[in-house]
Amino acid sequence: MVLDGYLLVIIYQTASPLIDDGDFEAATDGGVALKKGPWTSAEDAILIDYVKKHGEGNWNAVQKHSGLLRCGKSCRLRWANHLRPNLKKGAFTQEEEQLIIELHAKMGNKWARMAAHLPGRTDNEIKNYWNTRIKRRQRAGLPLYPPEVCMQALQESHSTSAVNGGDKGPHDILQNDNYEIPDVVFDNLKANQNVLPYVSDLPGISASSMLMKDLGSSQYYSFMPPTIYCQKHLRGPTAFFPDYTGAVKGECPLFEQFEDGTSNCSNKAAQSFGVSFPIGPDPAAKNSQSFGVFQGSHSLPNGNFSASDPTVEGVKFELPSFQDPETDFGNWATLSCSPPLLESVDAFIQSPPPSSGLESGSLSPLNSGLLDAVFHEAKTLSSVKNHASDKSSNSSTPGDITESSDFDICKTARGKCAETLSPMGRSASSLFSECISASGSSSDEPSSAETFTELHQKSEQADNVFIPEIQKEAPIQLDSGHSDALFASNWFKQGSCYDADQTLMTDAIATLLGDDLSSEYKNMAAGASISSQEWGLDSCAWNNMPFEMSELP
DNA sequence: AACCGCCTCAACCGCGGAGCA
DNA sequence: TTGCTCCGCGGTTGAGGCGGT
Repeated sequence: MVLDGYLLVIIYQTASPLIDDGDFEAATDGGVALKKGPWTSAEDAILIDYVKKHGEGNWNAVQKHSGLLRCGKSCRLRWANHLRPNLKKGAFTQEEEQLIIELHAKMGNKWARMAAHLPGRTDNEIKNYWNTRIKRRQRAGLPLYPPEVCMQALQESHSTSAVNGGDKGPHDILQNDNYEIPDVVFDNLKANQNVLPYVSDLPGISASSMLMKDLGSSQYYSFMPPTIYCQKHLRGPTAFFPDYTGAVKGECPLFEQFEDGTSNCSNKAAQSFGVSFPIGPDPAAKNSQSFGVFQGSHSLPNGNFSASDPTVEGVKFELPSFQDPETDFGNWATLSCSPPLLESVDAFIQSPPPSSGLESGSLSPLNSGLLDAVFHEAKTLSSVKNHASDKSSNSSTPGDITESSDFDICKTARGKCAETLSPMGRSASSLFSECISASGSSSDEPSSAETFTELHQKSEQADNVFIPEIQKEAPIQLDSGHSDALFASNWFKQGSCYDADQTLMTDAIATLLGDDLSSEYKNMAAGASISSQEWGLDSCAWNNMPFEMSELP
């Protein structure tokens, strides 16, 4: 029997499929030139034969024992993806697609684990499918996840927020050494559900972040670095933002967060759904409010900010760009305390800034996202420009837009770092500009005038998996083309403090815009009577601004 | 028919974890 | 503890196919 295998080797080697039609790697393995490129049927036969005889594993021995001029990795890959029995070929079924979506929402880019839930499918298949799907949907400006999922999650998030009433804010978390994670049960994972019933239960998947991704595929936010570290570092009372480069590893799937560095319990839970895993010992902390500010902060990688998310115009959004020295985000990472904007944006949406004892001057826009960053910078500029000392006193009053008690734990945590750092380590306006630029460069993006409903209709056409319930659930018109608008929209809608400090903000923005535009902006703001409600309901006045955001100084 | 752009798929690469000496 | 090897995973790339112009 052994002869068969070697006979094959002899035959194939003489017949040349192993050496003739392939590109040989310059590098050799033990002096043997290894072939690269597509596998031939002859090579397949050898590999199959070898595995039949010796079983899987020990792939590096394949080349030695069978004469197959392939490295062990290549053999393993070939076997796993093409040769092993029970592989299911062909297109994914609707059930499989749905399951992939759900699994991805839950796991992020954990293809291998997802594959474990899809018998006969390989991680590579799933990965390819997902990446293709993302590209397709993003190109079409469609949501990554079904709108129902996002809206339901958003609604549930809001209701949760309302119920909890902010009694237990982030400060509680700050003061608590034990970062509690609510029970998450995945028993009810059903392949054919149109929504993800567990979404609201997932601390790693925030409604708002999903919504953001949902809306216009949020090119705006895509450029932002993932925020997994936030949750990761929550475990330690002193390590909220210790080291980005170390913390960000490109893994933000919900469970990954729990897995990394935590209990075996969570680890097992992550690998086996249907397991309820109270991670923290304190049941009282198992309320979503405890996660309030974090709900979005680490959710993005869960598909919302998937590592597989396509890039926008050459900007690497996918994974922690911290590793990309060419991007400014890498610089962010090197700034010891530079927080990702995204989490803050999300936190903003989830938990509009109520009030706190934080001085506006010390408040770092690092924490609160683009708009906040702009406001911060604008305020600074405005303050300098006008020498208005009373601004600071105003800003220290409760309700000030720039103040926050429980809306952003990160702010508190980062306080000391923020003091010495320029907000975000770069100009907020430049961020804005960049952001808009990136988004605007996408010709495939829906126009800003496009409503979310329209988008959804597109979604229907492009992806029949999704059911158009959004119109009933989301009477609010959301500008999918401008996630910043969405951001602002939600922010205001959720009772932010715009009204409380409208003048200040107007001045701030006007300052940011410069003399040429400030008057125009002010007129617009005044003339249009931009109340918080209107801003919220009308997709925010960003869209109505008589200038391109990229024109911001 | 030629070109172009997009999509799909297979395969490679780099990294990191596990196991072991 | 360190270094090595093996293995698996996730990201990326490139070839080929397909459809539109």
